[in-house]
Parts: sequence; structure tokens; C-alpha cells
Amino acid sequence: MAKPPTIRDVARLSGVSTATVSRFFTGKTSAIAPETIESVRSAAEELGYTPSEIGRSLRLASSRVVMMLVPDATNLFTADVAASVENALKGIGLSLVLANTAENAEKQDGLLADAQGLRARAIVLQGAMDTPRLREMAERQNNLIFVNRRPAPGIVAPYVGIDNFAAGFAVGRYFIEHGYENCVAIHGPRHYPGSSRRLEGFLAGVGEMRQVLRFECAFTMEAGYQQGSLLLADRSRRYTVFCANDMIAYGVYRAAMERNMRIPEELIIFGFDDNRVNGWLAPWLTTVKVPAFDFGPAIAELINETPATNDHNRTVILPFSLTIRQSA
Amino acid sequence: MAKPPTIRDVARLSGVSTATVSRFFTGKTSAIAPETIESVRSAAEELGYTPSEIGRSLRLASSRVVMMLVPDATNLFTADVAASVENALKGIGLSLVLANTAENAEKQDGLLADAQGLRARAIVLQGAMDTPRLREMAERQNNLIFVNRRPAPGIVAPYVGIDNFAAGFAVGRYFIEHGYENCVAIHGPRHYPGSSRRLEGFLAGVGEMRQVLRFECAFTMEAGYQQGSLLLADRSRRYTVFCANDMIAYGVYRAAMERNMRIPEELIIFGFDDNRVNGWLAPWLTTVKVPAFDFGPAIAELINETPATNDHNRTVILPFSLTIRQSA
DNA sequence: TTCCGTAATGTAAACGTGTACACTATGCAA
DNA sequence: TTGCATAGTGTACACGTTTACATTACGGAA
Repeated sequence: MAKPPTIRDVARLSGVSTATVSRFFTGKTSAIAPETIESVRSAAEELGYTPSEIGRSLRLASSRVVMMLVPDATNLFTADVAASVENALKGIGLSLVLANTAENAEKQDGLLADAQGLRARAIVLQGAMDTPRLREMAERQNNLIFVNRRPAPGIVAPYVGIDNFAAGFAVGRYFIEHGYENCVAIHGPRHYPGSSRRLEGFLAGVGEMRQVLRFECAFTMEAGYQQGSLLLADRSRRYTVFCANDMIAYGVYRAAMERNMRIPEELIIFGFDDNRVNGWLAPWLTTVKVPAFDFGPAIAELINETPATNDHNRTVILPFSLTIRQSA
Repeated sequence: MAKPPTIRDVARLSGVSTATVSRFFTGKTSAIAPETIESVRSAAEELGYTPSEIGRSLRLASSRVVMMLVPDATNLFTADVAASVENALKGIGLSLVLANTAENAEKQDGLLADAQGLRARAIVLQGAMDTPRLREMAERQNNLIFVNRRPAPGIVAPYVGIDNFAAGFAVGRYFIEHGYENCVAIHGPRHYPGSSRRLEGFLAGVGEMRQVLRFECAFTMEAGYQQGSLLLADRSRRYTVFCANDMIAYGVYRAAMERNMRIPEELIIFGFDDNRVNGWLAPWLTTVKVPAFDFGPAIAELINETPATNDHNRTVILPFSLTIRQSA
């Protein structure tokens, strides 16, 4: 693999200095003579020259990559958000590096180090875990953006997401208004702030009147299936289940299907997120719609703000809505 | 945002030269005195130093990022492959930059330029489009890897994927062996090599005996729905549909559901890919299983080979199998 | 004693870029 | 004529690494 041409090669071929070539590629064309522009352009084309983003990053002490850490690459909502972010970043000339923490604190810390090594323009944390390393980075630099899961107390950084309490509350109210009995919450891990806020909102929405059966559950189909199987072992009641997540809801649904249960006659299921494939593959699922594709633009704008404007704890709260379908 | 500490800061604090610090971070610890190691380590920790990947890349004339171009970020199989690749690359110390070409040749070329600018270690092309820029890059450097869609004739580069002809053939044979009537192929765009090979294999498998109705279709749920609606307008026959893609199959399924058709009594559907969520959300879909999670390791190995070993047109053919479920 | 090998460390030169600053040529006003 | 603004271009340094080569200290052999 021949090593790529540099700015010097282009300068030599077109008979100008590297400064002029650099000016051409940084768009400062107003200060260059038209015939010079043309000769640089053609020399660059002939050599197949592309400016080295590495040299540029080094010189400017900042790269054009944004790193996004996701807790679970197999979550469909996460994938929707990632697609949205990638697209929005491309619009402002940035690249996205996607990495999976698998809900593992050590992996997260390793990836944070990688992001620092890459001099990432920004680090987007979907579902961050509170570690010393994270706190340290939040203090040292201000390029962290939290998504979906708010920063732990004491960490000051922008947040993009929905109002989890309000969303949970809305579901709880809906349950009451429709007189649902035997309410069940299959909620996410209790130590995740977003997850517990969602649950608190739901309980508040349901109110004191009814008691709510609770199951703690990882945000995966497999875990949902497991908890669902546990719950549905008792077929004497018609449960109304609020799942913290669409993935969990899919798992519960599978458990129900295996028992040949009819929905909603024998079981009512609510999910959360309403990812893109729901409309196609789970057209039965009633769920809280979170606007996955609004995340990208919001995050891109946050990144694009000059550090001056950025007050370091801006919060972008996106709207949610209830999508009522057959399972309700 | 305070600018990050450099190797010089660490050298100064620990009272050694930058060379020694560099040796520490590149793992050449056998040539450093134990007490020196400790002082460098603690100085680095105190400063929160992480080596600049940019400086390193510049010096070594090669970065640690791999760029992967996908034609459709919303394709679930693509997402599975991406997750697999990301994971495998992490294992060998590389980062993945994911970008979406949206089947747009200009976007692809722009992203190829970006990849060149980033001095990407490798460029993984899922479903590449044949453009002059692509040919030029394939000639100039040898870090292109083609996935799923073979390089166009004249381009010499490694390929990872399945044998599309054989897979199509296997489905065709299955149709014949089970006496399926009214065979339909909703195939992918004809100018994509992988897609047309799949169709050719299928037709060969079905043989001359039966004629096959053909629809050309983009690899999306929406397009599948559209073609499916067209086909199912005629309810006088029980069709047997081979979809080029699971996404297409989902669309056809939706069209069938809207007409309250029973599957497989009134319609038989075959898909292609068998992505991860099928087991959960489309447990009815008979499909060709492609081992998405084997792509990552295969690609990582290809990248890790020394250029010497790499004969530039290695081909890794992964196995496929038929997953027979309710829709058959 | 001198000589030499070895372990541990330092010096300095790249790698590819952007830009402050310096420089030249030209046109125009005084 | 001189002075000065301006357009166009070049020179040279800095950004943070890695590593070939140089240097030093020390112990043992001759």
C-alpha cells in the first residue's frame, strides 16, 4: 500500500507553497488567485490527495469524531438513536464512533480512555454508569453528553432525553382511567436513575389505591421472557403489565404466546420506547413513544454550540406520547 | 476545557525524558528500571494522562479506526453485523466508525474520502456501489474489504459473505421438493451482484419446470409492503414467496395481515438473513440463516493479517442454513 | 589498570497540517 | 517622486508521538 500523498506533494506538483494548498483545502479561497486555485485543484486530483484528518486534528488540537457509548447494541431503540445521531453528525462534518459498554463499568471506563485518546470532540453516553473515571472526565473536560440516563448527582453535564417520571405517570394514569386490575411493573434495574424515575412516576400515576406487583429486570428480551414466564405461571388473573422497555415487552409477549394466551383478553401489555420496527413486527404493542429520531439533531446542536454558549448543564427534554395499540 | 496533558507533562512530573514515558505506554517496560516505571505510572495517573491517539497515528502513519459503510442503517441484519464487527475489532484494539451510505453513490464517495482522511486502517464496505472513486481507492491502497456484495469485476479485494447462488439454489430446491406452486421471487435490485446471484441461484433451484413471477424491490420493509400489496391483490392463488431479505418479508407479511390472510394456509413466505429479532418478533418466518455474528471475527482476522500474508483477494465464505418455521 | 558489554536513559528528528508573520508586487493618493 | 494599502504567496514553527541513535554508569574480564 503506497503511502498517501501529502500536502507537500500537492504543493510541489502545483508549484506553490504548502500554505497555499492548505488555504485551498480549508476554504480560504478568497485569498488565492483564481489560476492558482485551479492548479492546486488539478494537482490534488491528479495525486488523489485527501487532507489528513490526523495532521489536521493534531494541529487544531481537536478531532472530528464523536464517540457514543451505548449500554446494549442489540436494543432496537438504541439502534434508532444511533442512526439518528450518525446522520445528524454527518450534517455538521463529524464522524460517529460507536461502542458498546454492555452495561459493564470496566468496559465503559476503557472506552472513555479510548475516547480521550482519540481526542473526541464529544462523548455521548447513552445510559452511563457512575464510575470514578467518569466523574474525573466530567470534571476535567466538558464534552460529555448524557442521553436517556441522567448524570449521577454531582456531575454537571448536558442531558438529552424524556421526562421519565412524567412518562411513567402517564401510563399509571391510563391504567387507572381504564380500570385495569392486577397491575404489574416489570421495571429496569433499580440503580439506574432513569429506570427508577420511570417506576416512581408509574406508581404515582397508579396512586395509593391499587397495589402494584414489581419485578426487576434487565432491559433485554431474554430477561423479559424470564420475568414474564414467572409472572404468567399464575393464570388465575388477568394481569396488566407495564414493561420498562419494548425489549422486555417482546420477552413477556413470547412467554404469553408459549402459553397460548390471547392479548388483550387474557393479558394487557404496555411497552416503552416504540422503536421503529414496532409498526411492522409488533403492531400489537401499546407503548410509550419516545422520538428516537429527534435525539440526533438535539445532540448535534449541543455539540455545535460554542463552549461559551454552553452552560454545561443544559437539558433538552423531548416529548413522549402514548401509542395505543391492540395489546391495551 | 483545559487542554489535556501531554507526554511532556508526564515526563516533567516524573523527572524522566519523553522517550521513557513513551516506552512505558507502548509496553516496552522490560527496558525500564522498576522504580522508573512506578514514577511514570503515578505521574500519568496524577495528571490523568491518556496518550494521544492522534499524535500516535501521525507518527505511525496509520490510525486505529476502521470505517464501515452500510447501505441501510435500519436493516436489522446490517445492525447485527455491525455489532459483531464492533465487538471483534475492540478485541484487537481498533475502533469502528459506522456510516450510512443510504444506497447513494455520492454519499458513499464522500464517506470514502472521509475514511481516507482519517487514514482508516481498513474500510469495510457492506453493499458497495461501483464508482470511479471506489475503483481508484481499491487500486491505490489495499485496505478495502467487501461484505455481502462482491467487488465489481476488475476490483481486487477480500470478500466476506455467503455463497448467494448456493443459498438461492437451496431455497429453490426446497420449493420444488415440497411441491410449492405459484412461485414468486421478490428479489433485490438487479444491478447488485449479490442480489442477482441470489435470484439466479433460486431460479436454477426451481428449475425449468415452473415459471417464477418476479418483482424487483428495495431491501426495505416499506418496499416489501408495496410489492406484497401488489401481489396479494390477486387472492385467487396461494402464492409461495421468496423474499430477498427479511425486511422485505416483514413488509409482505404486513400486506398479508391487512388482508386477514392466514399463513401458511393462504400464503407461504420465505425470508433471507434470519436476523436476531426473528426468534422473538417474527417467530413465524422461514428464512435462510446467515451467521451475522461470524462476520466480525472474519473481518477482524482479515484486517489483522500482515499485508505480506494478505494476497488481496482472499475470500471468506460463511455457511448458511435454512431455518424452517411456521410460514413454510 | 584498561576495555568492553549491558542496562537504563536521553536527544533529536520525523510524521502532515494550519496559521502568524514576513515578504513582494502592484495600484493609487499625496 | 514617496508613502501606503492591499492582494497574493512563502517561511517557519507548533501540535504529541515514536524510535534510531547517542550517551552514561557500572560491573566484570583481561
